[in-house]
Amino acid sequence: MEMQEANQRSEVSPNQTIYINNLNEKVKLDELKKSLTAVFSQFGKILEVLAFKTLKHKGQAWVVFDNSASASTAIAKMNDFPFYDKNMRIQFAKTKSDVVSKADGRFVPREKRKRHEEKGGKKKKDQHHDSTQTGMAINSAYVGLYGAAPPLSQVPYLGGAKPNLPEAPAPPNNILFVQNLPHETAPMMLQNMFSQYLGFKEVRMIETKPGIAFVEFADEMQSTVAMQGLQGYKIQQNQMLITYAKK
DNA sequence: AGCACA
Repeated sequence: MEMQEANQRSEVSPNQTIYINNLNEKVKLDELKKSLTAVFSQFGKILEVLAFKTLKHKGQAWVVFDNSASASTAIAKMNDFPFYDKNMRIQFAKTKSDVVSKADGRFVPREKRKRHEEKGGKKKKDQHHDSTQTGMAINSAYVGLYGAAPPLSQVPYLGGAKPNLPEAPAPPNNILFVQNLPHETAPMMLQNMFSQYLGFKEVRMIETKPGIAFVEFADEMQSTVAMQGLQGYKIQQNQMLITYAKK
């Protein structure tokens, strides 16, 4: 048969880690990881988020889920999604993540399979560029993220006029925060979309802040279902970005 | 553009 070369061109076999590139390189690592966690935790439990600032790895990140179905859904829903003014490109990662191998019991220390990082001479590189403790199996990724770093204090993030992201993940909430709406979006339109989900209570918009809305549900299970159903939904040119509102 | 495990 000759149908076996179809899916091995630039494709990688499905697995529980997604590889993201075309990320905005101006965003600081710590914030980037938090925002990725905020956006991707709706697809399932996240074991780890990795990003590096070296030349070879800027603008890229790995998000490790605890199962590959979550990773598939994340790719389907979020590939090409606008994030810090650039569209994320998402694929399955090429190789298995260490956290996963460790859980498997198949982890082989890095020095064994590859030795890089040992060029002669001692270069003094910063050996702890804020990799927030996203290490262990966090039941909710934001716990580790929040626990580590003090709540910001640094400038927003881009000089731009249209923030389209929270600076940190919010825990599940019955109230949703909707961003990236066309400025002329009417509350009624959102109500029509969200009221098809069980538990819908109301839509709130603020005239002085166009482009965003708060949508309240009776409980967070119900708000989560609506979020998953409508995430990335396109209104005219804009893809809605839905996260949990901050408490 | 660039697939790692700080």
